[in-house]
Amino acid sequence: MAAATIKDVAREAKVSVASVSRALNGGSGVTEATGQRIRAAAERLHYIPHAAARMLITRRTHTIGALLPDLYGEFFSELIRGIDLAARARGLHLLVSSSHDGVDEAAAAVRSMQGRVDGLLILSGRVDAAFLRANLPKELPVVLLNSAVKSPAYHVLNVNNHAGAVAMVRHLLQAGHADVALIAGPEGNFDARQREQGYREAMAKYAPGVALNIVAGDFTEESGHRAGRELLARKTRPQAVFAANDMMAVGCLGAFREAGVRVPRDIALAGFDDIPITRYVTPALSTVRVRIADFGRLALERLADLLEHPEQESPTADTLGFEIVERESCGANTPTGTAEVNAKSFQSKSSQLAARGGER
Amino acid sequence: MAAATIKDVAREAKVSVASVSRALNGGSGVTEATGQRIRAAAERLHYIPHAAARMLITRRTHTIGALLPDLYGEFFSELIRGIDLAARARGLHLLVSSSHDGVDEAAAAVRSMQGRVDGLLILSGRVDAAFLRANLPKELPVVLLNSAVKSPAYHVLNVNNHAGAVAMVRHLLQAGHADVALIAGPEGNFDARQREQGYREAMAKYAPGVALNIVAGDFTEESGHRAGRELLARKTRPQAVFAANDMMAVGCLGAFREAGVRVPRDIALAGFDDIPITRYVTPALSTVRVRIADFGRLALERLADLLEHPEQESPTADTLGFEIVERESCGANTPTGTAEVNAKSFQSKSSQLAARGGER
DNA sequence: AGCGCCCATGAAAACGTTTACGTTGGCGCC
DNA sequence: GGCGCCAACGTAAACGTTTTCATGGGCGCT
Repeated sequence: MAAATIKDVAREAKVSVASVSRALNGGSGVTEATGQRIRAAAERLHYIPHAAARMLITRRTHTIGALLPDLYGEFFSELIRGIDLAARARGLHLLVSSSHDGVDEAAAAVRSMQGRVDGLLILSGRVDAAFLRANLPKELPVVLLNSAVKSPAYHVLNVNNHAGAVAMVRHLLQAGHADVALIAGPEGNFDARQREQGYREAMAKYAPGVALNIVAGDFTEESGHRAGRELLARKTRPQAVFAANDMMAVGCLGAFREAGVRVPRDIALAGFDDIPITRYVTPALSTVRVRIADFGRLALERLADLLEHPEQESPTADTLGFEIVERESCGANTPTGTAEVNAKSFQSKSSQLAARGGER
Repeated sequence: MAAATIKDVAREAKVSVASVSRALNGGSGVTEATGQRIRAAAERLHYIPHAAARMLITRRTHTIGALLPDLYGEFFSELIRGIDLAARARGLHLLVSSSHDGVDEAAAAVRSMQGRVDGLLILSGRVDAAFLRANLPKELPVVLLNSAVKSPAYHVLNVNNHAGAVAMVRHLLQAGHADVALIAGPEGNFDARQREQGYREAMAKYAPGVALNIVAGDFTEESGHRAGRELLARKTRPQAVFAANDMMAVGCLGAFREAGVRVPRDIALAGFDDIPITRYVTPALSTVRVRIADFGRLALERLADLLEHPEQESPTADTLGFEIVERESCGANTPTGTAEVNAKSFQSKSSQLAARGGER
């Protein structure tokens, strides 16, 4: 028994296929009586419209594609979760394609999604404006996530790396740690660069006299470990260390422990991202929290808006809010009794939107 | 400029659409010369075949759907990663739909995927054989992940919960902990039930005289914490605790620490899953490792095989191998100097297959 | 040299929808 | 009572492919 088609329903309900289509979609143009007869027939035959046929004529797939780098861990899953939730809410399907680091891989992925999606969500440190122009039909709505692309032709949604870094560095300084060192992220990485920039500016502004102290890292735990040892080996040991992401902070923490350096008593430490592990290491890690699921949700919602109002809105570059999460490692004010966390929230315009949207 | 169609290419190359189709797909039935001319024309026009039209006539979408529960964290992302990697290798697209706990939600998701996918990967504690029969056309290839469904009509791929639990309990017993308590998982959960069963059998077999000691949990950290306190309150304190998953073990560890009970000196502790956090808590947690990405990859590969050889293979129920990961918390043989981990590997048939497949 | 066969190619049908356009019939209005 | 209009419904075209079938021509074989 092959799947029932619209013709079968039409025959069953003794009407034409056109009426079936009308009854099942718009609802207008058919009598209430025949409408019911048609719906009943469709139900009886377990009729499900053939998606491909509909796509072909409609030119809409009701699917959005998510193009992601080869991403591990919590960030990835939270992002997808946010996107998926929002997509479901809007009746959109989600076609994912992760696991590609290279530009050519990404290009192949983009091309193979051509025609299967109504719009694209792209998160990739590698793609730039030229890549997009070369590989995307310009009618295809696109939202770039955490992208360095500044072109007014594309919509961009970023984590507020810069402000987060500034806030954390300021927080460390205000907690009484006179000089703050940075464990930087990988060379070409967009997030890493912005966070470093934030560090530099915060130091310049809030600790004008103090020399910068930057050691290289690449966002891996191991590089954080190396960086920690390197910092201890320097002639003047910093009073606080700001790692450009949590995994490096964790690695650094390990190096400190091995060296017998106590955190936060001897040296303060903070990270960025608020991955779950930060809560479980000892001491618990202070960090900059980004609500990743909201990030995904917002991105999808912007894209969905684009689909509905094709060229109405002009491209926007928006950033997501963040919170400073104070745990033990930064040695600011460890609330002795409570295990509860202090979180200072920095809302940007879009994250207020996030909060509103999150109520449902 | 609308996207180029096969007709445009035909005109450009001065051949019929049929020849274009042949040249671009099979390659046979067309002269080398005309083939080149056609490919050149296609290149020039940036021709990309319209996916929907092709689906319509071919009845193949080259897409597989992944139906997942509302899943957080590492497990989810690793699973998707494995699936996605394997899908890319096979030239398949991946349509994901997570975030549904309820049966009706799942039913809606299944129905809306109808016709958009060639096959389905389903991971859900909730769906049973009846659900599948009711909501799936029986021609649609399906692979069930971690499912209790025993029906010979469906292919099933499971984590080896039972053997993993048996091995860990035996390991704890052999390490000299005479009685092992279990922190069980949620009531209806399939994995939880199998792990508990493994605990029971291992105790019966390797510690025949010892009374069982089971305390309830629900896979959350908080429930593990409660369970830990409950265990300490009992008249006879067990020598080792096996938590049915890592998050509960982490919670339990917290409870022990708060009570001043030292792990592993006063009491040994082990979990299940090998989530990343296990490495970062102190003491590091011994656990049962499951290679989740492999799990996803295997599932997809089985499904892909099903697509290619529709009814050739009869439904199989297979299980994935696991490893006992010995860290500090189980107090077996903490290798003093090395931070390296001892891992005993238990390969099942399918995970050997995994190893082979992983070489590429 | 003639016959037949095979291979390259083209014409057209088919896939299952949506939708523009015709065709009815009923009803109000003059 | 006839005319026109509108709502309900049907017919058919269109979407962009793949694939079957027909047609032609070139070439090998006797």
